[in-house]
Amino acid sequence: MARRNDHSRDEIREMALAAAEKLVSAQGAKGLSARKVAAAIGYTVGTLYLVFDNLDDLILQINARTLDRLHDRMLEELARHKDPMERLLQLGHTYISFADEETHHWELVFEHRLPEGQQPPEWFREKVARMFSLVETSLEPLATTRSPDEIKQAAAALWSGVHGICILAISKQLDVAGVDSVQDLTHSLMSNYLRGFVGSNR
Amino acid sequence: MARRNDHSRDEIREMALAAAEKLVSAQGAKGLSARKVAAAIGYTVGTLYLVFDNLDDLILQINARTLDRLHDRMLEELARHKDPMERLLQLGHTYISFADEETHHWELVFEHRLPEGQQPPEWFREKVARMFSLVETSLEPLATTRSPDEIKQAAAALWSGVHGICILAISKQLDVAGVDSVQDLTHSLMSNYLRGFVGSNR
DNA sequence: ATGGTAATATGAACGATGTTCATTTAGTTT
DNA sequence: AAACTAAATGAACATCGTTCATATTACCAT
Repeated sequence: MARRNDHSRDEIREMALAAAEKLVSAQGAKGLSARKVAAAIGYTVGTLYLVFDNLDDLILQINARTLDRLHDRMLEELARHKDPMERLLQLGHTYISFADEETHHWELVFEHRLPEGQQPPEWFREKVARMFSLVETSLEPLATTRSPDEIKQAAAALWSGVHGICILAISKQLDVAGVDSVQDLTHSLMSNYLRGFVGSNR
Repeated sequence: MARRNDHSRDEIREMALAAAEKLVSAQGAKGLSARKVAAAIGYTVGTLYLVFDNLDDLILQINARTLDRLHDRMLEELARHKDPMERLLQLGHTYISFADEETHHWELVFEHRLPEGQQPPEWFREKVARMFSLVETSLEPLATTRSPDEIKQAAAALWSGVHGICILAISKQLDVAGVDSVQDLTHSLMSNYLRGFVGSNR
Protein backbone atom coordinates (compact mmCIF):
# COMPACT_ATOMS: atom_id res chain seq x y z
CA MET A 1 0.00 0.00 0.00
CA ALA A 2 1.25 3.43 -0.79
CA ARG A 3 0.04 6.88 -1.69
CA ARG A 4 -3.09 6.61 0.39
CA ASN A 5 -3.39 10.32 0.85
CA ASP A 6 -5.57 9.72 3.87
CA HIS A 7 -3.84 12.50 5.76
CA SER A 8 -1.61 15.44 5.07
CA ARG A 9 1.91 15.60 6.40
CA ASP A 10 0.75 17.95 9.11
CA GLU A 11 -2.09 15.67 10.06
CA ILE A 12 0.25 12.71 10.35
CA ARG A 13 2.62 14.83 12.36
CA GLU A 14 -0.14 15.79 14.74
CA MET A 15 -1.45 12.24 15.02
CA ALA A 16 2.05 10.96 15.74
CA LEU A 17 2.67 13.55 18.43
CA ALA A 18 -0.65 12.79 20.08
CA ALA A 19 0.03 9.05 20.02
CA ALA A 20 3.56 9.56 21.33
CA GLU A 21 2.29 11.75 24.13
CA LYS A 22 -0.17 9.08 25.11
CA LEU A 23 2.64 6.53 25.30
CA VAL A 24 4.89 8.81 27.33
CA SER A 25 2.10 9.78 29.62
CA ALA A 26 1.29 6.14 30.33
CA GLN A 27 4.72 4.53 30.45
CA GLY A 28 7.33 7.26 30.45
CA ALA A 29 10.27 7.68 28.13
CA LYS A 30 11.02 3.98 28.02
CA GLY A 31 7.55 3.23 26.66
CA LEU A 32 8.20 5.30 23.59
CA SER A 33 9.39 3.72 20.37
CA ALA A 34 9.11 4.57 16.70
CA ARG A 35 7.31 1.34 15.87
CA LYS A 36 4.78 1.78 18.64
CA VAL A 37 3.93 5.30 17.56
CA ALA A 38 3.64 4.20 13.95
CA ALA A 39 1.38 1.30 14.84
CA ALA A 40 -0.79 3.55 16.97
CA ILE A 41 -1.56 5.86 14.07
CA GLY A 42 -1.94 3.11 11.49
CA TYR A 43 1.24 3.83 9.55
CA THR A 44 4.64 2.17 9.37
CA VAL A 45 8.00 3.24 10.76
CA GLY A 46 9.19 4.59 7.46
CA THR A 47 6.40 7.14 7.35
CA LEU A 48 7.46 8.52 10.70
CA TYR A 49 10.84 9.32 9.27
CA LEU A 50 9.25 11.35 6.51
CA VAL A 51 7.79 13.62 9.14
CA PHE A 52 10.48 13.69 11.82
CA ASP A 53 14.25 13.70 11.42
CA ASN A 54 14.58 10.98 14.02
CA LEU A 55 13.27 10.03 17.46
CA ASP A 56 15.17 12.84 19.14
CA ASP A 57 13.35 15.27 16.91
CA LEU A 58 10.00 13.74 17.81
CA ILE A 59 10.84 13.96 21.51
CA LEU A 60 11.89 17.57 21.14
CA GLN A 61 8.49 18.36 19.63
CA ILE A 62 6.70 16.64 22.50
CA ASN A 63 8.84 18.57 24.95
CA ALA A 64 8.08 21.84 23.21
CA ARG A 65 4.38 21.23 23.73
CA THR A 66 4.94 20.31 27.36
CA LEU A 67 6.89 23.49 27.97
CA ASP A 68 4.10 25.45 26.33
CA ARG A 69 1.51 23.93 28.64
CA LEU A 70 3.69 24.68 31.64
CA HIS A 71 4.21 28.24 30.50
CA ASP A 72 0.47 28.71 30.07
CA ARG A 73 -0.17 27.48 33.57
CA MET A 74 2.39 29.87 34.97
CA LEU A 75 0.89 32.80 33.08
CA GLU A 76 -2.57 31.97 34.41
CA GLU A 77 -1.18 31.88 37.90
CA LEU A 78 0.46 35.26 37.51
CA ALA A 79 -2.83 36.72 36.35
CA ARG A 80 -4.51 35.50 39.52
CA HIS A 81 -2.28 37.33 42.00
CA LYS A 82 -1.18 40.92 42.39
CA ASP A 83 1.11 40.80 45.42
CA PRO A 84 4.69 40.17 44.19
CA MET A 85 5.66 37.80 46.97
CA GLU A 86 2.42 35.88 46.58
CA ARG A 87 3.06 35.67 42.86
CA LEU A 88 6.47 34.11 43.25
CA LEU A 89 5.36 31.60 45.80
CA GLN A 90 2.40 30.57 43.68
CA LEU A 91 4.66 30.25 40.67
CA GLY A 92 6.73 27.74 42.57
CA HIS A 93 3.67 25.79 43.60
CA THR A 94 2.39 25.74 40.06
CA TYR A 95 5.68 24.30 38.89
CA ILE A 96 5.54 21.54 41.46
CA SER A 97 1.90 20.76 40.72
CA PHE A 98 2.57 20.53 37.02
CA ALA A 99 5.46 18.13 37.57
CA ASP A 100 3.27 16.09 39.85
CA GLU A 101 0.37 15.91 37.43
CA GLU A 102 2.38 15.40 34.27
CA THR A 103 5.34 13.61 35.77
CA HIS A 104 6.35 11.62 32.72
CA HIS A 105 6.15 14.57 30.39
CA TRP A 106 8.02 16.78 32.78
CA GLU A 107 10.71 14.13 33.13
CA LEU A 108 11.06 13.81 29.39
CA VAL A 109 11.71 17.53 29.07
CA PHE A 110 14.48 17.66 31.62
CA GLU A 111 16.02 14.24 31.43
CA HIS A 112 16.14 13.50 27.76
CA ARG A 113 19.70 13.86 26.55
CA LEU A 114 20.74 14.53 22.99
CA PRO A 115 23.70 12.62 21.51
CA GLU A 116 27.10 13.62 22.88
CA GLY A 117 28.12 17.12 21.94
CA GLN A 118 24.78 18.05 20.41
CA GLN A 119 22.96 21.02 21.93
CA PRO A 120 19.21 21.56 22.08
CA PRO A 121 18.10 23.88 19.27
CA GLU A 122 17.81 27.57 19.98
CA TRP A 123 14.00 27.64 19.85
CA PHE A 124 13.98 25.02 22.58
CA ARG A 125 16.38 26.80 24.87
CA GLU A 126 14.26 29.88 24.32
CA LYS A 127 11.25 28.12 25.82
CA VAL A 128 13.23 27.34 28.94
CA ALA A 129 14.61 30.87 29.13
CA ARG A 130 11.05 32.20 28.86
CA MET A 131 10.24 30.44 32.11
CA PHE A 132 13.14 32.07 33.90
CA SER A 133 11.99 35.43 32.56
CA LEU A 134 8.66 34.98 34.22
CA VAL A 135 10.45 34.55 37.51
CA GLU A 136 12.67 37.55 36.86
CA THR A 137 9.83 39.93 36.16
CA SER A 138 8.01 38.71 39.24
CA LEU A 139 11.13 39.26 41.27
CA GLU A 140 11.82 42.82 40.12
CA PRO A 141 9.24 44.65 42.22
CA LEU A 142 10.59 42.90 45.31
CA ALA A 143 14.12 44.12 44.84
CA THR A 144 14.00 47.59 43.41
CA THR A 145 17.45 48.42 44.70
CA ARG A 146 19.10 45.57 42.83
CA SER A 147 20.75 45.71 39.45
CA PRO A 148 19.22 43.79 36.52
CA ASP A 149 22.15 41.37 36.66
CA GLU A 150 21.59 40.67 40.31
CA ILE A 151 17.92 40.03 39.67
CA LYS A 152 18.73 37.75 36.78
CA GLN A 153 21.07 35.77 38.97
CA ALA A 154 18.59 35.60 41.80
CA ALA A 155 15.88 34.33 39.47
CA ALA A 156 18.22 31.66 38.15
CA ALA A 157 19.22 30.57 41.64
CA LEU A 158 15.68 30.55 42.91
CA TRP A 159 14.24 28.66 39.98
CA SER A 160 17.04 26.15 39.85
CA GLY A 161 16.30 25.51 43.47
CA VAL A 162 12.64 24.81 42.86
CA HIS A 163 13.64 22.64 39.94
CA GLY A 164 16.01 20.67 42.12
CA ILE A 165 13.30 19.92 44.66
CA CYS A 166 11.12 18.77 41.82
CA ILE A 167 13.73 16.43 40.43
CA LEU A 168 14.61 14.83 43.74
CA ALA A 169 10.95 14.50 44.70
CA ILE A 170 10.11 12.73 41.46
CA SER A 171 13.04 10.34 41.70
CA LYS A 172 11.93 9.58 45.27
CA GLN A 173 15.21 10.66 46.77
CA LEU A 174 13.68 13.09 49.19
CA ASP A 175 12.17 11.08 51.96
CA VAL A 176 9.10 13.23 52.17
CA ALA A 177 5.66 11.78 51.70
CA GLY A 178 3.20 13.22 49.22
CA VAL A 179 2.95 16.34 47.13
CA ASP A 180 2.05 18.51 50.06
CA SER A 181 5.41 17.99 51.74
CA VAL A 182 7.11 18.87 48.51
CA GLN A 183 5.06 22.04 48.36
CA ASP A 184 6.17 22.82 51.91
CA LEU A 185 9.79 22.33 50.95
CA THR A 186 9.37 24.64 48.01
CA HIS A 187 7.76 27.21 50.19
CA SER A 188 10.63 26.97 52.65
CA LEU A 189 13.22 27.39 49.94
CA MET A 190 11.53 30.32 48.29
CA SER A 191 10.45 32.29 51.32
CA ASN A 192 13.78 31.96 53.08
CA TYR A 193 15.73 32.76 49.97
CA LEU A 194 13.56 35.77 49.26
CA ARG A 195 13.84 37.04 52.80
CA GLY A 196 17.59 36.80 52.47
CA PHE A 197 17.66 38.40 49.06
CA VAL A 198 15.22 41.20 49.71
CA GLY A 199 16.02 41.94 53.31
CA SER A 200 19.64 42.88 52.99
CA ASN A 201 21.95 44.78 50.68
CA ARG A 202 24.77 42.31 50.49
CA MET B 1 36.40 -21.96 25.81
CA ALA B 2 35.08 -22.46 29.31
CA ARG B 3 36.20 -22.99 32.85
CA ARG B 4 39.29 -20.84 32.50
CA ASN B 5 39.47 -20.01 36.15
CA ASP B 6 41.59 -16.99 35.29
CA HIS B 7 39.74 -14.82 37.79
CA SER B 8 37.46 -15.20 40.76
CA ARG B 9 33.89 -13.93 40.67
CA ASP B 10 34.96 -10.93 42.69
CA GLU B 11 37.85 -10.18 40.39
CA ILE B 12 35.57 -10.31 37.35
CA ARG B 13 33.12 -8.10 39.15
CA GLU B 14 35.81 -5.56 39.88
CA MET B 15 37.18 -5.70 36.37
CA ALA B 16 33.72 -5.21 34.92
CA LEU B 17 32.98 -2.24 37.13
CA ALA B 18 36.29 -0.63 36.26
CA ALA B 19 35.70 -1.15 32.55
CA ALA B 20 32.14 0.13 32.80
CA GLU B 21 33.30 3.22 34.66
CA LYS B 22 35.83 3.90 31.93
CA LEU B 23 33.07 3.70 29.32
CA VAL B 24 30.72 5.94 31.27
CA SER B 25 33.45 8.42 32.02
CA ALA B 26 34.34 8.68 28.34
CA GLN B 27 30.95 8.52 26.62
CA GLY B 28 28.27 8.81 29.26
CA ALA B 29 25.37 6.48 29.90
CA LYS B 30 24.73 5.90 26.22
CA GLY B 31 28.23 4.54 25.74
CA LEU B 32 27.58 1.72 28.18
CA SER B 33 26.49 -1.70 26.98
CA ALA B 34 26.82 -5.22 28.29
CA ARG B 35 28.70 -6.41 25.22
CA LYS B 36 31.18 -3.54 25.37
CA VAL B 37 31.95 -4.17 29.03
CA ALA B 38 32.33 -7.87 28.39
CA ALA B 39 34.65 -7.29 25.45
CA ALA B 40 36.74 -4.85 27.48
CA ILE B 41 37.50 -7.44 30.15
CA GLY B 42 37.98 -10.34 27.75
CA TYR B 43 34.82 -12.22 28.63
CA THR B 44 31.47 -12.68 26.92
CA VAL B 45 28.07 -11.24 27.73
CA GLY B 46 26.90 -14.36 29.45
CA THR B 47 29.63 -14.12 32.05
CA LEU B 48 28.49 -10.64 32.99
CA TYR B 49 25.11 -12.06 33.88
CA LEU B 50 26.70 -14.52 36.27
CA VAL B 51 28.05 -11.58 38.24
CA PHE B 52 25.30 -8.97 37.92
CA ASP B 53 21.55 -9.44 37.88
CA ASN B 54 21.23 -7.20 34.86
CA LEU B 55 22.48 -3.88 33.51
CA ASP B 56 20.48 -1.90 36.05
CA ASP B 57 22.29 -3.77 38.78
CA LEU B 58 25.66 -2.99 37.23
CA ILE B 59 24.75 0.68 36.95
CA LEU B 60 23.59 0.75 40.56
CA GLN B 61 27.00 -0.57 41.62
CA ILE B 62 28.78 2.11 39.60
CA ASN B 63 26.55 4.73 41.15
CA ALA B 64 27.25 3.45 44.63
CA ARG B 65 30.95 3.97 44.05
CA THR B 66 30.34 7.44 42.67
CA LEU B 67 28.29 8.40 45.70
CA ASP B 68 31.06 7.10 47.92
CA ARG B 69 33.65 9.25 46.18
CA LEU B 70 31.38 12.27 46.50
CA HIS B 71 30.78 11.58 50.16
CA ASP B 72 34.53 11.31 50.76
CA ARG B 73 35.13 14.65 49.11
CA MET B 74 32.47 16.27 51.25
CA LEU B 75 33.92 14.79 54.41
CA GLU B 76 37.36 16.09 53.52
CA GLU B 77 35.91 19.51 52.94
CA LEU B 78 34.19 19.51 56.30
CA ALA B 79 37.46 18.62 57.98
CA ARG B 80 39.10 21.65 56.41
CA HIS B 81 36.78 24.28 57.84
CA LYS B 82 35.54 25.10 61.32
CA ASP B 83 33.22 28.03 60.78
CA PRO B 84 29.70 26.66 60.21
CA MET B 85 28.73 29.10 57.48
CA GLU B 86 32.03 28.55 55.72
CA ARG B 87 31.46 24.82 55.96
CA LEU B 88 28.09 24.92 54.28
CA LEU B 89 29.23 27.16 51.48
CA GLN B 90 32.26 25.00 50.82
CA LEU B 91 30.07 21.91 50.83
CA GLY B 92 28.04 23.43 48.04
CA HIS B 93 31.13 24.28 46.06
CA THR B 94 32.48 20.79 46.49
CA TYR B 95 29.27 19.38 45.13
CA ILE B 96 29.43 21.59 42.05
CA SER B 97 33.09 20.83 41.48
CA PHE B 98 32.51 17.12 41.70
CA ALA B 99 29.68 17.28 39.19
CA ASP B 100 31.88 19.35 36.92
CA GLU B 101 34.82 16.98 37.13
CA GLU B 102 32.90 13.73 36.98
CA THR B 103 29.96 14.92 34.94
CA HIS B 104 29.08 11.62 33.32
CA HIS B 105 29.24 9.69 36.55
CA TRP B 106 27.24 12.30 38.39
CA GLU B 107 24.63 12.25 35.64
CA LEU B 108 24.37 8.49 35.81
CA VAL B 109 23.62 8.62 39.51
CA PHE B 110 20.80 11.10 39.24
CA GLU B 111 19.36 10.45 35.83
CA HIS B 112 19.33 6.70 35.58
CA ARG B 113 15.80 5.45 36.00
CA LEU B 114 14.81 1.98 37.08
CA PRO B 115 11.93 0.21 35.31
CA GLU B 116 8.48 1.61 36.04
CA GLY B 117 7.39 1.10 39.62
CA GLN B 118 10.73 -0.23 40.81
CA GLN B 119 12.42 1.70 43.60
CA PRO B 120 16.15 2.04 44.22
CA PRO B 121 17.26 -0.44 46.91
CA GLU B 122 17.43 0.74 50.48
CA TRP B 123 21.23 0.73 50.66
CA PHE B 124 21.28 3.11 47.73
CA ARG B 125 18.78 5.54 49.14
CA GLU B 126 20.83 5.44 52.31
CA LYS B 127 23.86 6.76 50.45
CA VAL B 128 21.82 9.71 49.24
CA ALA B 129 20.36 10.30 52.68
CA ARG B 130 23.87 10.30 54.11
CA MET B 131 24.66 13.32 51.98
CA PHE B 132 21.69 15.21 53.29
CA SER B 133 22.76 14.35 56.83
CA LEU B 134 26.08 16.03 56.24
CA VAL B 135 24.22 19.19 55.36
CA GLU B 136 21.94 18.86 58.35
CA THR B 137 24.73 18.54 60.88
CA SER B 138 26.51 21.48 59.32
CA LEU B 139 23.34 23.49 59.54
CA GLU B 140 22.59 22.78 63.18
CA PRO B 141 25.07 25.16 64.80
CA LEU B 142 23.70 27.97 62.64
CA ALA B 143 20.14 27.56 63.81
CA THR B 144 20.20 26.58 67.44
CA THR B 145 16.70 27.88 68.03
CA ARG B 146 15.16 25.63 65.39
CA SER B 147 13.60 22.25 65.90
CA PRO B 148 15.24 19.13 64.41
CA ASP B 149 12.37 18.91 61.94
CA GLU B 150 12.87 22.46 60.78
CA ILE B 151 16.57 21.83 60.33
CA LYS B 152 15.88 18.66 58.41
CA GLN B 153 13.56 20.52 56.11
CA ALA B 154 15.99 23.36 55.65
CA ALA B 155 18.78 20.97 54.75
CA ALA B 156 16.55 19.26 52.22
CA ALA B 157 15.50 22.55 50.66
CA LEU B 158 19.02 23.90 50.57
CA TRP B 159 20.56 20.80 49.10
CA SER B 160 17.83 20.27 46.57
CA GLY B 161 18.51 23.79 45.47
CA VAL B 162 22.20 23.20 44.96
CA HIS B 163 21.33 20.01 43.15
CA GLY B 164 18.97 21.86 40.85
CA ILE B 165 21.63 24.35 39.86
CA CYS B 166 23.92 21.45 39.13
CA ILE B 167 21.39 19.71 36.91
CA LEU B 168 20.49 22.75 34.90
CA ALA B 169 24.12 23.76 34.53
CA ILE B 170 25.08 20.35 33.21
CA SER B 171 22.21 20.22 30.75
CA LYS B 172 23.26 23.67 29.56
CA GLN B 173 19.91 25.19 30.37
CA LEU B 174 21.32 27.96 32.51
CA ASP B 175 22.85 30.50 30.20
CA VAL B 176 25.85 31.05 32.38
CA ALA B 177 29.34 30.48 31.10
CA GLY B 178 31.82 28.27 32.89
CA VAL B 179 32.03 26.59 36.25
CA ASP B 180 32.81 29.81 38.06
CA SER B 181 29.43 31.32 37.23
CA VAL B 182 27.77 28.18 38.48
CA GLN B 183 29.72 28.49 41.69
CA ASP B 184 28.53 32.09 41.99
CA LEU B 185 24.94 30.98 41.53
CA THR B 186 25.35 28.36 44.20
CA HIS B 187 26.85 30.90 46.52
CA SER B 188 23.95 33.23 45.90
CA LEU B 189 21.40 30.55 46.59
CA MET B 190 23.05 29.31 49.74
CA SER B 191 24.00 32.60 51.33
CA ASN B 192 20.62 34.20 50.70
CA TYR B 193 18.73 31.17 51.86
CA LEU B 194 20.84 30.91 54.98
CA ARG B 195 20.43 34.57 55.78
CA GLY B 196 16.70 34.11 55.51
CA PHE B 197 16.66 30.93 57.51
CA VAL B 198 19.02 31.99 60.27
CA GLY B 199 18.13 35.63 60.53
CA SER B 200 14.50 35.31 61.42
CA ASN B 201 12.22 33.20 63.57
CA ARG B 202 9.42 32.62 61.10
C1' DA C 1 -9.84 7.31 -21.72
C1' DT C 2 -5.00 6.60 -21.41
C1' DG C 3 -0.40 6.97 -20.33
C1' DG C 4 3.12 9.15 -17.75
C1' DT C 5 4.90 11.47 -13.77
C1' DA C 6 5.52 12.40 -9.23
C1' DA C 7 4.10 12.00 -4.63
C1' DT C 8 3.39 8.71 -0.93
C1' DA C 9 3.93 4.82 1.88
C1' DT C 10 5.89 0.50 2.57
C1' DG C 11 8.55 -3.12 4.82
C1' DA C 12 12.65 -5.69 4.42
C1' DA C 13 17.24 -5.09 5.90
C1' DC C 14 21.17 -3.67 9.01
C1' DG C 15 23.50 -3.30 13.11
C1' DA C 16 22.83 -2.60 17.64
C1' DT C 17 20.61 -3.48 22.23
C1' DG C 18 19.35 -6.59 26.94
C1' DT C 19 18.69 -11.12 28.41
C1' DT C 20 18.53 -16.28 28.64
C1' DC C 21 20.18 -20.96 28.74
C1' DA C 22 21.48 -25.42 26.54
C1' DT C 23 25.91 -26.75 25.58
C1' DT C 24 30.74 -27.13 25.80
C1' DT C 25 34.96 -27.09 28.28
C1' DA C 26 38.36 -27.74 31.84
C1' DG C 27 39.49 -28.27 36.43
C1' DT C 28 38.64 -31.49 40.60
C1' DT C 29 37.44 -35.72 42.81
C1' DT C 30 37.02 -40.50 43.09
C1' DA D 1 40.92 -43.04 33.78
C1' DA D 2 36.32 -42.04 34.60
C1' DA D 3 32.97 -39.36 36.72
C1' DC D 4 31.56 -35.15 38.44
C1' DT D 5 31.01 -30.24 38.73
C1' DA D 6 31.91 -25.49 38.22
C1' DA D 7 32.79 -21.95 34.63
C1' DA D 8 32.21 -19.78 30.46
C1' DT D 9 30.37 -19.60 26.09
C1' DG D 10 27.75 -17.91 22.17
C1' DA D 11 23.75 -18.70 19.57
C1' DA D 12 19.04 -17.36 19.95
C1' DC D 13 15.12 -14.12 20.77
C1' DA D 14 12.78 -9.98 20.84
C1' DT D 15 13.34 -5.38 20.50
C1' DC D 16 15.39 -1.00 19.11
C1' DG D 17 16.57 3.29 15.60
C1' DT D 18 17.32 4.16 10.97
C1' DT D 19 17.58 3.74 5.84
C1' DC D 20 16.05 3.23 1.18
C1' DA D 21 14.88 0.49 -3.01
C1' DT D 22 10.50 -0.62 -4.21
C1' DA D 23 5.56 -0.69 -4.93
C1' DT D 24 1.43 1.72 -5.18
C1' DT D 25 -1.74 5.20 -6.30
C1' DA D 26 -3.31 9.91 -7.18
C1' DC D 27 -3.05 13.41 -10.34
C1' DC D 28 -2.39 15.70 -14.79
C1' DA D 29 -1.66 16.30 -19.60
C1' DT D 30 -2.82 14.57 -23.71
